[in-house]
Formats: sequence, structure tokens, C-alpha cells
Amino acid sequence: MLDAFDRKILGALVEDAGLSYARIGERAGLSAPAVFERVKRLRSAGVIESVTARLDGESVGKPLLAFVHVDTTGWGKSERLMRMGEFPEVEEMHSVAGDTGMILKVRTQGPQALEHLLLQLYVIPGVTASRSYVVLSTYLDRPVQADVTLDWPKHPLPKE
Amino acid sequence: MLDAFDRKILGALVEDAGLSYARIGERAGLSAPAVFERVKRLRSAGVIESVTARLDGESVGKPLLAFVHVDTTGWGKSERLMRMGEFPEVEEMHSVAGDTGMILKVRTQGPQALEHLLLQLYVIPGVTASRSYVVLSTYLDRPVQADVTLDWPKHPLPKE
DNA sequence: GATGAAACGGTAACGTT
DNA sequence: AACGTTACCGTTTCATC
Repeated sequence: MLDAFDRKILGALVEDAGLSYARIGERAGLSAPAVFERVKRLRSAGVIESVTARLDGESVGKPLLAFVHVDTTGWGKSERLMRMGEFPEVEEMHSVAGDTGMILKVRTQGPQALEHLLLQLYVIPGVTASRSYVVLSTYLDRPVQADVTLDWPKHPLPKE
Repeated sequence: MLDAFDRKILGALVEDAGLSYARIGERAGLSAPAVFERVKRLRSAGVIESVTARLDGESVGKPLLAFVHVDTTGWGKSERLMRMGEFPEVEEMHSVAGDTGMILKVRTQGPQALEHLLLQLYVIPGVTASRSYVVLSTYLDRPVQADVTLDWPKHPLPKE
């Protein structure tokens, strides 16, 4: 589905979407219009979902990052729970397999704002518990990368 | 630090960084050159960290998303642990407060690639345990938002 | 911060392999 | 069918007020 040209173009755009098509073309071995055509195709195919500015949480007034595990009775995707996404502080919501049902990534002004968010959570019918993991340091935070580690063992049988 | 103009500009750029300065200016009530100057300032101030393409995990061959809790003896930030970031599959690494020391966000080709990543993890001295939360559905996944919920209660004392 | 102008890059049409 | 070349036009970006 994606050839080597596409991978190089995507790699460049993830690194810096402000690069000119000509410059990306140098990196990928294509002319600017060729890059343009491929980017247009990758966009409409949904490979590129969007092009956005990444902001510094602290600078925009949200220095506190936390992952919140939410336990629910029944199954997770309630109307009320989904509405937590209306808070700009909530960046991610995933249902997961494991000892919790839902993981939220939230970025808030501080502990009080987090508490308010948790209060909103406990008002929702079916929410039985939550565990918050407050981030102390972020060592890595980057977008989906275009490349993949190639040489995974096909059948990684652990040696005894 | 950020005025209302900045917030509007940042909001527009997070939504779509491909917008022209003229169009952002309409939305914010500024001329294109004024927007340009502010964006330049926001960039060099580090408020805008980067401008990137957001890719669809499935399309780039990484349909499996998981959060991995890593428990370690001593304290988390070992040289070896940091090198997990060399895998393009590892998107985030945070040290956290709670019943684990470190949370990794990883996106892989499938279960086997995740297993290989976990094997790499257990090779690291000091890593004692891990718990993986495999994402079943993603309901929300968006960048840091420029806006904040305004009317948090200042001192949210829970009523009895 | 706005206005006007110059340089640059995005984008379409066309020709080539 | 996909890329390169050419050329135009909108946008970025700078100088001036």
C-alpha cells in the first residue's frame, strides 16, 4: 500500500510539515509536483489524518498531565462517558483490555482542575472507580512515526 | 503570557496548520502579517513545539496500540530504559506517580511486535514487571488544545 | 498592527518516459 | 500511469508608515 517514496514523504512531514515540497522531493528523490500529488493522495486516502501545530502544555496553561483508568459496570462506551471529550483537557479516550475498562489522557491547569474532572467522571452512572497516574516527567512524546522496526523475529520463541 | 489573539491563532493552527495566515487573521481579527509575526513569536517562545502530519496508525502498518506500565527497582530513568525510545513503535515515555513507575505508549504491527518490545524491556536491568493495556477502540485522540475550561470551582469542596 | 510590494512556494496544465 | 518541466497565481514575508 505504501512504497518507499511514500514512507520518506510521510517521515519528512511528521518531522516538519512546514517543509516545502521541493525540499521533501530532494529527500525522497522526486520533483515537487510529484510529492504534491502523492501528499494529496495520502491525504484523501486517510493516511495523513491532519496537519496540526503541537503545543507545549505548560505554555498554554496546562502543566499537569495524567492518565486516568476508569472502571465501569456494564460496558464502557456510555453516552455520558463520551461527553467527557467535550472538555478540552481530555485529549484521549480509549477502551482497553486489562484490569480497567477505559484510559483517559488528560492535561489540566493543576490538581484542582483534575479533581473537578474526576468529580465529573463519578457523576456518570456506571463509573465505579478511577486510578490516576500523574506524570512526573515526560521523556518522549512524538506523533505516530512513518517507519517500523523491520527485523522482528517472525516467531519469537523465547529460548530456555 | 498569551492573549486572546494568541489563543485564537493557536486554536486555528491546532485544528488545521495548513490554513493561510489571511484566513487565520479573519478568524482572529488580525491582518495576515500580524498573524505571521505572532506565529513566529509563538514558535521561538516554544509555545508551538512543531508542526506535524498526524498519521493513521493502521495505514502505516501499526494497528495495535497499547499502554505499558513498567515497574522498576530503584528509580526509573535508566540509560537502558531511555533507549526504548529508539524504537519508532514507542511514542511516549512518562515517569508517573501511582502503582507503577513508568508508562509507555506503543504502537505496533501486532501482538508479536508488542511481545518483542516487551522482551526488550525485560532485558533491561531493574525492570521487574509490566502490565499492558491493549487498546480496543480509540474514541478520542487529539493534540494539546489551546483552550481551557474556564469556570473550575476555585475550591471545589464536595458537598456532603 | 496595517498597508503595499517583492520573493517564494503551491498548484495546475502539459509533455515525456 | 506516474514523473518531470513549465508557468501562473496565491501566500509568505519584508519594508514602511
